[in-house]
Amino acid sequence: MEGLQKFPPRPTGAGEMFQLFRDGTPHTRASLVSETGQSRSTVAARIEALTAVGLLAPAGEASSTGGRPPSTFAFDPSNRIVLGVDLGATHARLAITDLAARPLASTQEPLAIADGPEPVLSWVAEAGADLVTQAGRKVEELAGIGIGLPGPVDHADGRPVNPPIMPGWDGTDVPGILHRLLGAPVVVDNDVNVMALGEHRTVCPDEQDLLFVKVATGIGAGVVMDGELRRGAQGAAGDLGHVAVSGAAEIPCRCGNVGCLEAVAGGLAIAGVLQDSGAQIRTTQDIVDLVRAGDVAAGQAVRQAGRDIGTVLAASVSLLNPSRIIIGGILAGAGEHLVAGIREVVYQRSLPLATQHLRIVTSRAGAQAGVVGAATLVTDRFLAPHSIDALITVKEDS
Amino acid sequence: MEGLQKFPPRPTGAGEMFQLFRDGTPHTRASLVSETGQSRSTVAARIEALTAVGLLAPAGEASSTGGRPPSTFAFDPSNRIVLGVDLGATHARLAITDLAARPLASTQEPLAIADGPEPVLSWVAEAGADLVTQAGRKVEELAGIGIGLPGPVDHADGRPVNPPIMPGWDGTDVPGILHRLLGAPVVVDNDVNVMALGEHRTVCPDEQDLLFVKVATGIGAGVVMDGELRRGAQGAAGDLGHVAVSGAAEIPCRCGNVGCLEAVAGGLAIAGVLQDSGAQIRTTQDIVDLVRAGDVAAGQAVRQAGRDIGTVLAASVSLLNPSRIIIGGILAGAGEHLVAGIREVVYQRSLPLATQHLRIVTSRAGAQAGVVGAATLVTDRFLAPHSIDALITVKEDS
DNA sequence: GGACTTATGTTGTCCGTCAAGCAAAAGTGT
DNA sequence: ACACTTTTGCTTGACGGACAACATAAGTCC
Repeated sequence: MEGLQKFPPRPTGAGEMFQLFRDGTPHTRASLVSETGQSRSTVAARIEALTAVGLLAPAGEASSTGGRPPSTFAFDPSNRIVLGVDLGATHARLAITDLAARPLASTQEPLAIADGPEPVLSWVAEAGADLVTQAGRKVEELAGIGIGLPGPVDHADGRPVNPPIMPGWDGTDVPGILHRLLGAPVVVDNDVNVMALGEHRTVCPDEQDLLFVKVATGIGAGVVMDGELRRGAQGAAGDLGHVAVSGAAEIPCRCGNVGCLEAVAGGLAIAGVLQDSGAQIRTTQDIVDLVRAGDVAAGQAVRQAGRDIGTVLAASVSLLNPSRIIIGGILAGAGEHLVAGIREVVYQRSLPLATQHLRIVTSRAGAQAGVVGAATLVTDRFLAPHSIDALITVKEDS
Repeated sequence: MEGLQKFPPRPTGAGEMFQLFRDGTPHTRASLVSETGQSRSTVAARIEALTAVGLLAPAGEASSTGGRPPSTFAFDPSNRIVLGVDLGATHARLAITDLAARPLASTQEPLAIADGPEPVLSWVAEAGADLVTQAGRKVEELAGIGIGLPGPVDHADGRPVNPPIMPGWDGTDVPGILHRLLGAPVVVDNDVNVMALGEHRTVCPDEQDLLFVKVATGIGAGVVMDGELRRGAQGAAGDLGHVAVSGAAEIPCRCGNVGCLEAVAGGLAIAGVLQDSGAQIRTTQDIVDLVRAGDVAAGQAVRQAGRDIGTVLAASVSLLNPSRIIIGGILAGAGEHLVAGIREVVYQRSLPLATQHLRIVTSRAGAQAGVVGAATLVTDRFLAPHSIDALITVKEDS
């Protein structure tokens, strides 16, 4: 970029100025003047407007540096609420969060997504409304509803596309239905994307390129590059479960192909291995419990699954060069066995340049990653510059 | 997105309005009014400003629709020129292009990049200056210089990082050196990224997610997602050459690992196979010549290489869900054998959702992709909204 | 040829932003 | 107690960008 013209920070609208507060850091009027390059009067007006709509709040006084101590302002995320929904094959998690996507109340219930869109979404709306009152808030305060579904979703219109484990959902207008039931804007995405987003924003917002891998009954990934979720042409990016694994050419997969990663290292595959050696396993969670109880065979099986996943992730590392890989999903709860197997192969199979700054870690948001990510889908839109500008304009008009 | 507030097309600066002209389509003042939502006087002022700096030019009158015929304006890319440079291990290609990255003059010479940065860049500067005059232009007209290097590059500062085949280049301030020699802004990137960009912008600018694969002595890829090049955390994204291929565990690779794609399907590997059967092969180009001459063994070897590449690309398709894969590099010139092998495996090994709209094609820009892409690096910056706004402001001040 | 339609040129007004100035508030240092 | 510094509130006039309204140019259609 040598010799390319550098541009001064361009004058920002109220919405863009607000972005400086998104990370929660407080600012003073004076600091904003130098940060945005705008005049004092303008900054004061912006702060007043943002405070009037409840997005900013006074945050006390900072210490003096030899003169009058400046009063500080900070993002006030309590003004509106968000409903985050994480739907799995057999469960539903809901959370009410503030505008910073921090949970205020949450719940979780068994729910068969195979029941079809109408009953499931009705239940979600009802449970969501209950949760809102339980958090001591009102439905009218909802800034939006974010929802993660266990299958491919066309993010642009929020409709599932050929979802394998969601019979009856293909092409359903999920946003339309939920919007009619709860009256708030609705954003839909794939559940793994949603978890990736949640983990990214809450745990490591400064990493620009990361891969979130969900390991459970199925295996999938969310791709974040240059700080944004990347969904691919049909919204199917990150579908690692059906990549071929070397040395497994004969193992059939439920997708109809053979040798898929999911058929080798997914929850069902591990369960199969352990059952052959006599253990009683019904769900993927049972595997985690066994490992946690110190079962050696289970630990070894999970570690081997990690190695198999590692071969696919090594290729992904070469392709995407992420700075972090986050392992989530139920099986990530099985201690370090899974990650150890993954690390083993990835660090062996990747080029030094790609791995020297690569960290492979387990999810920290854990079970909350889904609902938090779903809420983040909403806050990202609600707090976008043009959205805030519109909010202010409307407020002024009334 | 159902229920989310829709925003009117926000008022755009002259730079943003200009983006409507980037694809070469002419517009009338009246059409711009409806497209941008701005008033006639504003649009007229913008057009006048853009015409004054030479970025727009009158493009005659359109036919009347019942009233006064509108005068049209179109992007005039002839006002400034760009130098695009594509450096390979043993060759250099240069082209002077206009601001639409269309070549005006080009040249190509053998050049050993291993000679080190000083002699190579000096030669590039000299040859570049010659080419400028040969195109009947002046060095002062250069809007910038784009350059692709055969190795990992930190795109932000333009320095190569641990390039394996560029001894002496590690950490070299390429932009600084070239800027001093030619006085124009310099943008540097990896050669495969540059080719991907060139192919994207010239052949299929509407595809938002694509993968460009260069198959030659080495194998690499450029990743375009959501319409932009994605370079990864260290700028090493797309390094497919050293992904492990199943069933090749014993084959050693120059990178020190075993079973790498490049060691199985790269130019040297194919040459090895053919030499075992008695053919005389010195360069990767010789393989292409053999295939073109109808040599059956060579065709089979290339097709098998395609299959091996296909296994890696199948995984990439699952991960990125691109809408197009473009095969470039010297070996792409070997007719359809290579692509046939790739298609064979990719369509077999990927999920229907990811492949139903996937097209796998050979590069159309061919040998020009590199220089065109390098020039595009520059035009993308030079024609960016804020850059144009700055240009207009400077012009007005003087 | 005249009515109508569409595109373009011109002018004055409105609004947002800024710089500058002044006064007051609330600290620090001597 | 006093001078000094920094922040804030408030007002003013200047400037420029964007717009609406009016006026003109240059076609088509009957």
